[in-house]
Amino acid sequence: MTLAYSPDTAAAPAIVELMDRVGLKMTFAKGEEIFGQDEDADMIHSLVSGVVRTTRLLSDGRRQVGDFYYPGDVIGLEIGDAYRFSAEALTDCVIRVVKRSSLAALSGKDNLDRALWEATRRELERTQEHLLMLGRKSACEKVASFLRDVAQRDGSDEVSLPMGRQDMADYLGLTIETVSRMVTQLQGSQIVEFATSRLFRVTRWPALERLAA
Amino acid sequence: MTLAYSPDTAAAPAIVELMDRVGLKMTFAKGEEIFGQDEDADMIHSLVSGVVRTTRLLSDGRRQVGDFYYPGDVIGLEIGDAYRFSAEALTDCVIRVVKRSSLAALSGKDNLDRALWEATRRELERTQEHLLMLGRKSACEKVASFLRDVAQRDGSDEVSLPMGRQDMADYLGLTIETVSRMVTQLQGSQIVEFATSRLFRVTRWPALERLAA
DNA sequence: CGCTGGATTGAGTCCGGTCAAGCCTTGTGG
DNA sequence: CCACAAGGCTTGACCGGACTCAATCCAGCG
Repeated sequence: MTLAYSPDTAAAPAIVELMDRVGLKMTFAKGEEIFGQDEDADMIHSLVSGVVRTTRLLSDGRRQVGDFYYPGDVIGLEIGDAYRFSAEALTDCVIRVVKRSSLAALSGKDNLDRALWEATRRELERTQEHLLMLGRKSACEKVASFLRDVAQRDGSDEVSLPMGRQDMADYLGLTIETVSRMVTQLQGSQIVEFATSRLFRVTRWPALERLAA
Repeated sequence: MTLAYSPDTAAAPAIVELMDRVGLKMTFAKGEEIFGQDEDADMIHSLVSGVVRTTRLLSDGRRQVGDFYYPGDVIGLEIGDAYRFSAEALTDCVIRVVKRSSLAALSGKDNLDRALWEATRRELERTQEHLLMLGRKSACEKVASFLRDVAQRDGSDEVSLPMGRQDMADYLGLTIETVSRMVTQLQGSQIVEFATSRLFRVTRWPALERLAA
């Protein structure tokens, strides 16, 4: 899969650049775990290619998807001593990894500290947007916003959904059945058109924007 | 109102200390707006005393409360060019304020950059916790978690709720009526006991913890 | 081909929202 | 000190949107 570089969601270039230079290159196969919830958090990851999902589990099995990450995004900023989410590769991925301690050693250079702050701030903004959606939007609005966001990130005309319905549901705080029904409904209203369950195009942008509220 | 200092939620001391030194001291009366949504964001605020609420409005009037801030917390870190939330004083407040540009001038000194990063990271963690709750918890679990969190922050035996039911509802993604019903229900189960609608004590901590999940 | 796992669809239920009274606290003015 | 008004909170009856459970469909793949 080839994705457009998305400047408004990507982390500050300084970090990505640095990690390209000093980071260890790693690859993960589709479905593989990149790090696990509650593991010691000593790495920061920069996504070169592929799509990654972060998830958090409650004790009784309920699951919340934190976010989906695309090439250019930095993963692992939100972390204290232990990872609070686990991260899995939704597709085959290439990732640059550096130790936190190595970053600390570079502190002060290249405005790195400021860049890390900026990137974390942006992550925070994304999370706040997510929060607003979970708290105050209807099922239909949630699915509409989601499809809009994915379509915007993808950039291409034929938008591919790297995640399944269960992942969408756990991201939106819905069940898989409700997501499916809303998708069907949006298709019925001629707003989107699904070629397969993982591939669609937006047929009426203004209507989609309006529904996303 | 006197509140215990809460070290696990307070921002890195370095910032608070700095702001005590160079920040302009301001006071706000109960109900006053500290800054407004979409205003230019050029200030960072450190809360000395009182309680502050941040809110975000959707176009159709739906409201989401971002968070409640207590003494020792730093407000305004999440911000890009414009404030994405508005902040209001829930009680009379004393706040230290510094310009972002002044902070920038001090960049590099006192590990300030690192401290700002740390504080933002902590804010992100709080937001992620909030997210998990909105997405995957039932009304009863939401109210239970909320009362637990407030009680923990307050520290005292007689816990005071500086916010009204509407604020709780908008924080939890519920209606005022549902919040009220859940409170009544928790009281009926002998888990909490309300002296007035704004003052309660926890009678059975383990049960409250269990419900908060 | 048939198997397998994800996605869709349908029927029925329930949790939380809506609408509408009523209650209690607080504050104000006679 | 009481009467009254006003706003916030609670309670009740009802409704509807999202969940649950279950059947079916469909695409990918051996």
